[in-house]
Amino acid sequence: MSSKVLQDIPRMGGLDDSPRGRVLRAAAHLFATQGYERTTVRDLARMVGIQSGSLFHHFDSKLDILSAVMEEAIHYNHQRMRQALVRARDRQERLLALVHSELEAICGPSGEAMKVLVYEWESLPAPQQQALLALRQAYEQDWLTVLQEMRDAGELSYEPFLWRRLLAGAIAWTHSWYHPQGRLRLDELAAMVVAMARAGHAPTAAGDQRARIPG
Amino acid sequence: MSSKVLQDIPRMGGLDDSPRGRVLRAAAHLFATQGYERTTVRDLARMVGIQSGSLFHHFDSKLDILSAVMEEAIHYNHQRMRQALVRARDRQERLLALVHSELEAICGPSGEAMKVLVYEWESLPAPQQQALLALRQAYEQDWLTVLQEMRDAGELSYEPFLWRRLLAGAIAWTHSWYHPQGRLRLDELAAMVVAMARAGHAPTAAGDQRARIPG
Amino acid sequence: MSSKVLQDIPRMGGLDDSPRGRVLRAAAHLFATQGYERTTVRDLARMVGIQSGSLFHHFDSKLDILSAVMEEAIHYNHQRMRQALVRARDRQERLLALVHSELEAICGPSGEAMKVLVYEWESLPAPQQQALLALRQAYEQDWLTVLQEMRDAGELSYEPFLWRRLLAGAIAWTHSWYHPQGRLRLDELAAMVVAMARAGHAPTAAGDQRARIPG
Amino acid sequence: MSSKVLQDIPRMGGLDDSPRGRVLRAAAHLFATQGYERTTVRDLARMVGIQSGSLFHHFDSKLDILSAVMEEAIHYNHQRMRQALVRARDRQERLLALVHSELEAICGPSGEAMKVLVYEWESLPAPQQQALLALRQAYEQDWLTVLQEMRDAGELSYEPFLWRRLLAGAIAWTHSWYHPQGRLRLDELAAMVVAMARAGHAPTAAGDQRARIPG
DNA sequence: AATGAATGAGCTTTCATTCAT
DNA sequence: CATGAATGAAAGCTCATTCAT
Repeated sequence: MSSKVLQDIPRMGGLDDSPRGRVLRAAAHLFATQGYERTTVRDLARMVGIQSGSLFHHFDSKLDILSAVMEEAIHYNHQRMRQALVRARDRQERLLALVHSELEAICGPSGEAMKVLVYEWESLPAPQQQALLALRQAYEQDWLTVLQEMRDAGELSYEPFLWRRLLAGAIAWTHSWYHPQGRLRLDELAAMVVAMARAGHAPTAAGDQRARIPG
Repeated sequence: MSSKVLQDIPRMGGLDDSPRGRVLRAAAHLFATQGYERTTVRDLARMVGIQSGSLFHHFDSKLDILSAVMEEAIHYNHQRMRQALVRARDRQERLLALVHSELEAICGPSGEAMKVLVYEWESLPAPQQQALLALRQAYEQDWLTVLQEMRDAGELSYEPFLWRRLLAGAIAWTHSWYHPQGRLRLDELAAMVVAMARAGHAPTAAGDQRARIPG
Repeated sequence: MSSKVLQDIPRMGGLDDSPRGRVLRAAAHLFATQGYERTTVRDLARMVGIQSGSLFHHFDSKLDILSAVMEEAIHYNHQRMRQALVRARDRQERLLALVHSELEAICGPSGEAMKVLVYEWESLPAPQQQALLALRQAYEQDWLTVLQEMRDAGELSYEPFLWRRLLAGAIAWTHSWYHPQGRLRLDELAAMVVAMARAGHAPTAAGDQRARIPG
Repeated sequence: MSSKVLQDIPRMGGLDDSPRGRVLRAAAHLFATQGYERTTVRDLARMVGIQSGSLFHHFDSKLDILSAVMEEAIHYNHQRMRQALVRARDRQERLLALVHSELEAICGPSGEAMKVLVYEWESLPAPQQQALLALRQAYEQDWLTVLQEMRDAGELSYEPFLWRRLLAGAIAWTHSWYHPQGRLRLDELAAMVVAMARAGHAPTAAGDQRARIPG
């Protein structure tokens, strides 16, 4: 189906040229472009350059591969986000660090793995979901901490949790339209999202409108 | 698997109790909760209360059912959005109308069909995608018109197309966390999104930060 | 592998020409001659004259087919044995009825199914074993009743349960050497087994030998 | 699956602690409890404490291991039987020696290997069967010699070959119900079988019954 | 229209065996 | 001798679709 070869796939940090790393890179690509269910283990093996039976020396099952792709995506990007956070010197920089890290996660080399994380979440059986949820929540906690700082400083009138969900959607959705090689640079995109994030301090105007919802 | 019965599924307007309507409602529910690939035509037939072979008297193929679910979702919600738009009297009300309509599309009775539209888009072969794209673009055009009005009025410094994409993501993502029976009312959520939408008039501050992206 | 066709396989009573009956007859033959594990569902389907996928309209799994073969074997033969028992007028005739019925079960048309019952018992998962064990025990009870009668009449000095096990082995083993078309008639064979069965009244001689076991 | 370790498996004489002996002991146990087909070479290697690839330094194939288990079973038990035979001083003692030896073969340390010999015989391809058949026939000849002596002495009215088959079945079947630690001692069991064996001198009574087979 | 048995291609997974190290 | 990654054929099973009734 896809005629892409493994060499062309962006190499998310941490995935080396070991068989395991090669499988995970190919899986992220195929699961993201064709979906988990429509990707056969033969597709995957062909892209890696091995026989389908050999996949099962490295992973217990196809689901195990999916789970590993997701775990790598979270680990890698949480680590990168933390590094960016510690470099930031004030609230404003921390917000930008979060936004920029997450955009890079989605639009950069780990983008396909992140798409898999979002789109194939329900392909995972509940037990594996639980294991990954712990990692996802640790990641989200770093966001909530910064938004809570903003709230404490009077820069955010809404619940940090709710505000984060809206921002998460805006950022996640970029996978469907943002092209790294296009005219819009990633830092410009980050600036737009930061502008959105900083718009949470005017609840009164919104409140006024409540009475006027048409329909 | 799912013990839900067809009666419990919210009835998106336009889908009557004809066999066709019953199939589409069941399909929206099953495709949204289990995914298109993991839903078998037997699952679908069982929920409708017929035999699997009988589905093919109403639809040519399983893909045809998917396509119809998506088309209904777009049609129904575009129609509702237009009705809200004509009731709105000024720019501000039109923006609210768009936001509120789209939130209702995603969090209301058509929510499952909308989730299918987003999550199973790549399950559609290119030809059917093309047919639906025309409908989606007509829908998007109404958004772009209002955002362009804002831009013309100096209320938006960014490209309407880009700004719309960010808002679309924020709104679409609500399917994963907003509960209609929760404490947050839909009009309050709409107010938050409108606040985001109106934050596009301050590019300078964001521009300042460009030089300071960490990493 | 086997070039036998379904028509050549003896038709155990109760298995008609329905798809289910045809599958069970073919399965009894293949499982008995090749073993359960070495028989593929494709082998089975080929002998029945259908596609392998079609097997699964009639049975949930290959194990389900094995289980059904065994259950038919027990049911059919228990029924035949009961009919023979009620025709018998005294103890001696009852013993002969049991022996002759069981020999017919093993050397007659149900012989292959009986061989499967013995040889593939451990292929069944414990839950299905339990279900069949209830049937087997009802069958064994009829044997024990007659042997207990003999014991009460002073014709058997050993525990009926133990004596039955020895006789069961002698009878079951005939599947490996008795040929219905050979010189030995089944009633002659039955007479030999009955002679064995009636040899249980001389424990003293055996007791004498106990002290003289060599080695 | 099985948590038994190699040390717990009874050590049939002749199988030392060489790699070959260890493999054969583990194989007898696994083939007897799980069946040949359901036992993987990995199962076997794990129990022996080596890697699966290493098995093939000692045996050409999995079938070769099966064949060796069977050959050891016959050799070992034929040898033991011969030793018991030479110690026996008359016809009656020789019969007891045969019965007792065979019961020990089946209920003693070589029991699992004997079960494999019976239950997995059809797993062997014809050529290997032929090789083993020569050994089995030599073993059987010793039985037939003693039974022929009995016949010559007027103690057996039936064909020795047929009588032996019935006795063989009674003895072989003990593997399924006799527990060495139970209340029944092996010499008591042997006495019961000898009683059966000596019941072959009264064909007239059995002959009388021939006319009365019900059904 | 509705049925439901049948199809047959295709799926994930298993596993004895090989072989470079 | 031992390892263990790799092979590749074959296994049981699934499922959208067809079609005679």
